[in-house]
Amino acid sequence: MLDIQYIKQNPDKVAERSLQKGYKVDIATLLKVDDKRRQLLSEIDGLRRQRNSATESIKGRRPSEEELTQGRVIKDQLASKESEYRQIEEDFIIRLKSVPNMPLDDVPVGLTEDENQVAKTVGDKPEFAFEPLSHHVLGEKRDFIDKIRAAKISGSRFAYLKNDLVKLQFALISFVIGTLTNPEVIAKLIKDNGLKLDPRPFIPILPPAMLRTAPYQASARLNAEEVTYKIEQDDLWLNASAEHTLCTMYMDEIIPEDQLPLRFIGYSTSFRREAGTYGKDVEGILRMHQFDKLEMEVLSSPETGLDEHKLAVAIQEHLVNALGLPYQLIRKCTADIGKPNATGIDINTWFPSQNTYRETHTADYMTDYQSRDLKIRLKRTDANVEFIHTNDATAFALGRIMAAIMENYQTADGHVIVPDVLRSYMGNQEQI
RNA sequence: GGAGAGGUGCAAGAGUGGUUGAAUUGGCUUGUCUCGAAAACAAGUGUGCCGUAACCCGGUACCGAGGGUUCGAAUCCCUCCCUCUCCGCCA
Repeated sequence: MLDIQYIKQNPDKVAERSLQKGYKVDIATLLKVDDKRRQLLSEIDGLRRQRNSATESIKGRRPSEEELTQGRVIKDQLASKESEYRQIEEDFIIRLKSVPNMPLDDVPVGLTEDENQVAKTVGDKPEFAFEPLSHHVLGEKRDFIDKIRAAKISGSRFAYLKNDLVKLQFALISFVIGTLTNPEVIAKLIKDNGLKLDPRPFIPILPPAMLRTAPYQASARLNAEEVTYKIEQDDLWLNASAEHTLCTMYMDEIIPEDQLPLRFIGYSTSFRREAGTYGKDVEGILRMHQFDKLEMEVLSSPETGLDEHKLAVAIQEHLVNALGLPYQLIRKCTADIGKPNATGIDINTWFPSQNTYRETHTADYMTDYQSRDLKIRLKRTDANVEFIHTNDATAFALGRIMAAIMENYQTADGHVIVPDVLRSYMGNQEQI
C-alpha cells in the first residue's frame, strides 16, 4: 500500500496518477475516513490513559465501590469506541489498499497495453528454407509434449514434458543458477550498465510452493479469483510464482542495512487457474495451469531500488542473448505495469510460427509499496528504520522459453539445435 | 494421526492478577581510563500508532496470533499457529 502521509500531502497527484493506471480512487473520502480514524484513536488513547492512571492509583489495595463503578464506565466507553474504531479502520485499510502504487515519472502514460513502447529490438530473426513448425506441432511430432494423456489425467492446460525436452529444462536451470551465482557476471553487468550497486551474487533458493492466506495477501499480489489455486482444507494457496514465497520470506523483519541487497534466484513450479483465458493459447505450453519458473527477487535499500531494477533487466537481456533468441524490450505503460508496480519492463521473444514477439519475461519494481504491507524494513547504521524496496523479475519461465528455443532453433528434419551455452549442461549434445 | 512439554526483548532467562515495557546475565553502543587494546566503572540499547510536517517530548499499544473474563492481564479462559520429545506413518 501507499504511505497515507504521502496521499495526504499529494491528494490530487495521487488521484491523477491512479487514473493513469486505470484506477479511479476516491481520495477525498479516504482522507475523511482517515481523519475520523485518527480522531477516534486519540479518544481511545485518552480513555486508556484514564484507565491506566486509575489502575496505578489502586495498586495493591482493594478498590472502592466508587472506583469500581468508575472503572466500569471507562470500560464501557472504551468498548464502544473500540468497536467503532475497528469498523472505521477496516474501511480505511480497504480504501488505502485500493490506491495503486504511483508510476515513476518516466513510465509512458497509456490506458491500454497497446500503448506499451518498444524500447529496442535485438537479434536477427531466423530464416527458414521451410515452413517453421509451431512448438506444439514439433513437440508432438518429436514426443516432447503429451497434452492428450495429461488432459485425461489432470485436465486441459496440463502436459507431460518428455525426453530431451526434459534434459533441456534441467540445462536451462543449471545455466541460470550458474550465471546468477557467479559474482563476476553480476559485477560485469553492473559495470557495463553504469549502475552503482554492490556486486554480490544471487542466493539460489528452492522455496515452498504453498503459502498461507495472510502472507499471500500481504504480498499485494494475491488475485484469488483469476490466478490462484487454494487448498481449502488447509488454508494454503499454491504459489503462482516463486516470487510469492520469496518476497514474503522476510515479512515482519528488520534487516540491517549492510545485509542489503538480498538477491534471490528462486526456482519453483507455478500454478495458475488461468480463469478467463478460455480459447487463448490452447495449443502447446505457452499458457499452462502448471509450469516451472526461475524468478529473481531483490530486497534493497530505497536509493538502490531503481538500479536493482535496471540490473534485473540487464540480467534478463543477458540470459536471452546467451540463448541467441531475438527479442524486444517493452516499456510497459501506466495501464499495464500493474497495481503494486512503479515501473515495469517486459521482454517479448520471437516466435516464428506466430510471426510475432510473445511475452516471456517481466521485471517489476514495487518501490516500498509491497514492503509496507509486508512490514519489511531496513535499519540504517544511524538506527533509522525505513521500508525496503522490492524488485521481482523473471529469469526464465521454462515452458515459454523452451517453446521459443524449439521454434527458433528447429531444423528441416524436425530437430532442435541446442544453444551453445546449454550444451555443456547436456553432455555436449548439439541437437535434440 | 496419538500422547506430552513449551513459545517473554539482540541472546539466554525470571516473572502466575496491580509502580512489569518487562528482573538478572550476556551481547552491542557511547563515555571515563589507556600510546592503543583488554579489564574495570558509568550511561544507553525494541517496534508501531497518535499529538505533529520533523526532532525532542508526551500519550498509547505490542510478552507466538486472534478473541474473552476483570476496575486492572505477560499472568486466568477459549480458538488458532509454531517449536520440541515420545509413539505411529512416510519420500
